[in-house]
Amino acid sequence: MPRIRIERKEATRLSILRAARTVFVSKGFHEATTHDVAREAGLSVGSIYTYFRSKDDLIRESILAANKDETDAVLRDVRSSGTVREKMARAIAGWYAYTLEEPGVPAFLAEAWAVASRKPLIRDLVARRRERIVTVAMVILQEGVADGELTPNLDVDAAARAVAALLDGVILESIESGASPPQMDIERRVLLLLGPEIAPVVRRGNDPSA
Amino acid sequence: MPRIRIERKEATRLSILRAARTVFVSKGFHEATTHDVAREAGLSVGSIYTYFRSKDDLIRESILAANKDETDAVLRDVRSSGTVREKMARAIAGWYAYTLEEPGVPAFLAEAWAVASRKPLIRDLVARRRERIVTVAMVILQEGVADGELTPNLDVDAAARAVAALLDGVILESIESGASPPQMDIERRVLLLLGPEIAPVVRRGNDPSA
DNA sequence: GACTATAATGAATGCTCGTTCAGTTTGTTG
DNA sequence: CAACAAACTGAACGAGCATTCATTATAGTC
Repeated sequence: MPRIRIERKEATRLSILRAARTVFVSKGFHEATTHDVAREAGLSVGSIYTYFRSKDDLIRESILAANKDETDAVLRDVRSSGTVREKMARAIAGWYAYTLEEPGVPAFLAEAWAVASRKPLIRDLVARRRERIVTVAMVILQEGVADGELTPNLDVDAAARAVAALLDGVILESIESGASPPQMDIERRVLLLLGPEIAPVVRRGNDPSA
Repeated sequence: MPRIRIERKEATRLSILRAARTVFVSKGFHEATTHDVAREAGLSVGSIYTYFRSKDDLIRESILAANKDETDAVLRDVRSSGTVREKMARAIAGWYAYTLEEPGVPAFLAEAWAVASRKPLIRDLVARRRERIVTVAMVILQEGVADGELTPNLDVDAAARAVAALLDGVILESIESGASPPQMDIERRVLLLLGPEIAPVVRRGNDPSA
């Protein structure tokens, strides 16, 4: 049981995963071939099957790895003090750095969502990803309520889910525009949810039929 | 130039598009075969090619048709009076009925987004879809500002894009959870953007390092 | 009721791709 | 260094697929 062997094996496995991600991003899961992945990794096709049971397995593991990277990025700087806005801005900064500045991540996520709608196994993976993001948002908002910064009757769950949905929507927007919106814009939009950028609705004279 | 021929041809074309949508939803663009579409439409494979140049062409046309359906649904009840909240609620109702109550629409959109990240032609289609939704939101918000219902220094563009992103995020959420969130929940979240559900941030004693 | 343009057919074609496995190379150990 | 196992190789296989096209069926016209 040589230790070096094990480390080597793990390294090769990671290099295949890295290669897979590159190829999946540029071609999509389906048009990317196992031969493509092997070439990108500097290996032969056969080797892939030493490390992964099948192409589907490779796809699943590659999504799993991406989720881990994103979660790490989001959580990096959250546990710290400050106002709700400051904490939220920091969380968004970490998320932004991984998701929108790292090239190819939006395309990769879009692929994952497409597959998720048909394959329960993949669906579970991306659902867990969302839950993690929602949890981060909930913690921040909950603290805001506890500190009296936010109104006590805030529906924390709804607000946290709104933040997560908004962020995912921004990912789609970046795909469509071909470029990431500036980080500031995203912060501003999320903060719309948290503050009086939009004034309270004031009923005026017009209360018509409907 | 027999008139009947033309009508018949159009009808067949539409039935192929309908069949394509059904198959694309259940299998995804790639795993769906032209034979599948033909069988679903009650035709032979060859016939598909009387109406569409290629499978890619069929995919493109099918996305185009779906976009039209969605836009029609969103615009149906918007042009009417009431408060900003009422108008927004009506627009969301139309959007919800088409997007989340119609089975398969989220899956179809997810497929489109995945392809959009790699194919400029498809990207243009889905980008136009977003622009239409943003425009509807902007019109509603703009009217709110003009009526004095919303604060004059509201960044209408940012807010409208936030609404659109939020809605798209909800589509992804519905894919992941395997069920649509209730329409009320979505309204509540969008309205978070429009009102004081969350109280203004109040600076309290703690103003630390940062 | 024949005639003709149009539409529909589906077997055949050529290609791509996931997966396998018999054989080769590489690295470790005694 | 010899012996062995782990890791790697890539040609070959077989299944599946988009697309074509020679042929057949059909609907509209005179």
